[in-house]
Amino acid sequence: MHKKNTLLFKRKVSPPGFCGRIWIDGEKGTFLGYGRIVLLERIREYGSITKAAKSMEMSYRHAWELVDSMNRQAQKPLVGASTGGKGGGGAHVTEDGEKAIKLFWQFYADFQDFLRQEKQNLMFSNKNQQRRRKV
Amino acid sequence: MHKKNTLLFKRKVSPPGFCGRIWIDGEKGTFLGYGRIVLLERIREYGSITKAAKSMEMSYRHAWELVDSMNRQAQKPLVGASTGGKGGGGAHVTEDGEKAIKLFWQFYADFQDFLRQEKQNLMFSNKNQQRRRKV
DNA sequence: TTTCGTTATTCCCTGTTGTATATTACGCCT
DNA sequence: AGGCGTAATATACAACAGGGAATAACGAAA
Repeated sequence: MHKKNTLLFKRKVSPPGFCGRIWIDGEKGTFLGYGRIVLLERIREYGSITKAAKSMEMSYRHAWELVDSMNRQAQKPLVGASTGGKGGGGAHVTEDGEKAIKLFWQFYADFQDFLRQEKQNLMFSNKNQQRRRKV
Repeated sequence: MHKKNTLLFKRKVSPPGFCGRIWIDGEKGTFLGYGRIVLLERIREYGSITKAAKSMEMSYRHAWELVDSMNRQAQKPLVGASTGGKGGGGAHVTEDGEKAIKLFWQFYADFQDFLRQEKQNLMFSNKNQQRRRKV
């Protein structure tokens, strides 16, 4: 990676500890991830891929590739876009896009809970017997 | 990354689905991760960083850097090494190294369980109401 | 018709990461 | 003393992901 100052990495700030990343795979690699979901939310907010990308300090090229990747892997596009017209065009998040956002944030919240639990269970129990977490 | 055919990536083979990576951070970035732990186990198996690296199709340089990173971030080294002598030298996993291996695999197993649960709970529930997982 | 801002697409360049290679230090062994 | 296989270290090289800039297409509005 070239630039570590991207939004995706700014939130990992309190080592040491139990860390992780989650995503949802599609047929061709990553389908939904943290950055992609934030991008969807910014597109919803600004109605424009260009503005969404700028707000995340992300190149338009990269943002467009992410949107394209999501749209190609989803059954129905998560982002609709049009060129020309009033304001030059724009983009919006479809209903399926909104579902994707909800789904991922649920996954994400569950994962944060999981990390908290692991910290509780494992951080000070690496003596000899490791208490098994009840699942 | 240059070569995706490394051990670290060969295991992600069944999209689509809920995926993730976990690791344990230290003061200077990653402290324990999947590849590092497998490397520790290979060092224990072969008694040599060189042979361990070869067995993972990893360059010695990279393997050594991982070992160095772990040793510098741990309170006591996870790997002991010596040059010269019978067989030219060698490396071994210390007691703290063994603890690290156990700790990470526990974390890893818990994470696999978590992913299975999420798949159960979220994969077919993205209609409108998302059932909250009991934590 | 011209203007405008966006989507969509292409090309070049750079920083990063890891490989490959070479070299030195080391200490037990024959 | 010399050989051996390893750790440790430095240098050069290759691949690649992503940034930046440039360009064309587009369609409503002035």
